[in-house]
Amino acid sequence: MTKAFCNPHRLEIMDLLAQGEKTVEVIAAEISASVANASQHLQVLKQAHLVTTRKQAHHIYYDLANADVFNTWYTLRSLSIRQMPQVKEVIRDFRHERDSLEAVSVDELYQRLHSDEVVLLDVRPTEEYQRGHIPHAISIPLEQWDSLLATLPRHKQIIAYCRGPFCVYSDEAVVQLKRKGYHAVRLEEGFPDWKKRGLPVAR
Amino acid sequence: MTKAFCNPHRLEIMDLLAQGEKTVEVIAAEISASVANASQHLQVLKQAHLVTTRKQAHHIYYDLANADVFNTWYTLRSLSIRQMPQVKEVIRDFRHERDSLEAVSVDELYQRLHSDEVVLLDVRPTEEYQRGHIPHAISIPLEQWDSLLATLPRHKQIIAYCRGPFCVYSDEAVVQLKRKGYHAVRLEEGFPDWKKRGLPVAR
DNA sequence: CAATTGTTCTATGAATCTGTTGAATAATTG
DNA sequence: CAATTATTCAACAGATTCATAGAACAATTG
Repeated sequence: MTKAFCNPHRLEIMDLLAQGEKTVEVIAAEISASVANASQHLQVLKQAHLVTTRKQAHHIYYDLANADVFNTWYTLRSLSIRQMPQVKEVIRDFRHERDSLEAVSVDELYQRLHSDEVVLLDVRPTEEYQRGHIPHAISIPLEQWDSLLATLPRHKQIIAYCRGPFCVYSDEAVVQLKRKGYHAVRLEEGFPDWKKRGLPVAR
Repeated sequence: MTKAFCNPHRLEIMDLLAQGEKTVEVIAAEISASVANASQHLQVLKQAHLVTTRKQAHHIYYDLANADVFNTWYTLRSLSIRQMPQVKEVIRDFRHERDSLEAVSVDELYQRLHSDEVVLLDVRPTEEYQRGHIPHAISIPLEQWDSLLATLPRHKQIIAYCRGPFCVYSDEAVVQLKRKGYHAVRLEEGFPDWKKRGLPVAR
């Protein structure tokens, strides 16, 4: 079973499926691999009982098998962040390069969630937002940034979140917002982390 | 980091180190590998920051890096037992083959620990017993079975425990005890599992 | 029922991982 | 300071894993 966890693409797939079920085609596109290749990796995960499939019309939806699998993957990811200096460095260097060093933790966000001084942005694809999001978050998917970013209130702090610590959507959002003069920061973790803590989820 | 978890020998090493630090030589013997081979695997684990080393006189002691690593390894092992039908089957078949189907859980043991009707045996090597054991347990290491098993009270139930669900020491103890007419069962899990639950540990 | 679409399979060569062997390296002990 | 001991290194061959390309398959839709 550990062998199934042993490949970068497969880890990326699990990270992705933590947002909800997806088809082979979508997964392949997200991890920048061919459909055949993505399919092969999914077969490995399936044989390790880490993912399940659901057929609907023309598509096969893959999803994490259950909450146990999610928690194990999460534990593994947390350990790598805490234990491996390299991982921390990569994240830090990437952020630094983009002038978006500041990051708010889930705890901080939870405290400020009901404050009127904060606007919370969900910058994941619409579909993932609809499947569940942090309460009061506004959905601003990638494709609509240009039109929607301008509509945000100037005087409030903006917090952007996305899939998790390894996802760059919110980093990119923060960079763009800062360029336009907003006071923006990213949420250090992502939606799955929020959900895992048992914090309220809106739909 | 997940690659370090990816090899049967290395998993066995982590299972072993969960009992406490050990030298390369001892580890090699326990996993039935050459010293050079064991050393190589330990290097992999070390580079993944999963184990640490301590030098003392002629020996180098390897140990799990910290409680986080232990917990992650434990989570991974638990998932495999719950998720993979093969793992459960192997355990069940092995026990069945040896007429030692019965097994007591940590919870059951905890409740019965103070009862006068139960004798608790730690069948791990003496050294591991000394490093920490379940309260009231008697140390009966492999080498001393022949002489010590006969000294046990006939009318009490005997519970044997060892390193964990994949360790066969307690299975063998149960078989031998049953042969001699005792009412013996094994603890389903092992000492690390007991410790992880935060239950009291004696020294 | 034929066409289309989405997914899986098969074969291939390149890359990586493993265990073995024997030598090299430390560091302690006599 | 030489001998011994414990551990690591280096080089090799065999096994496994990987991505690619193209064919095969299954199931829905027109």
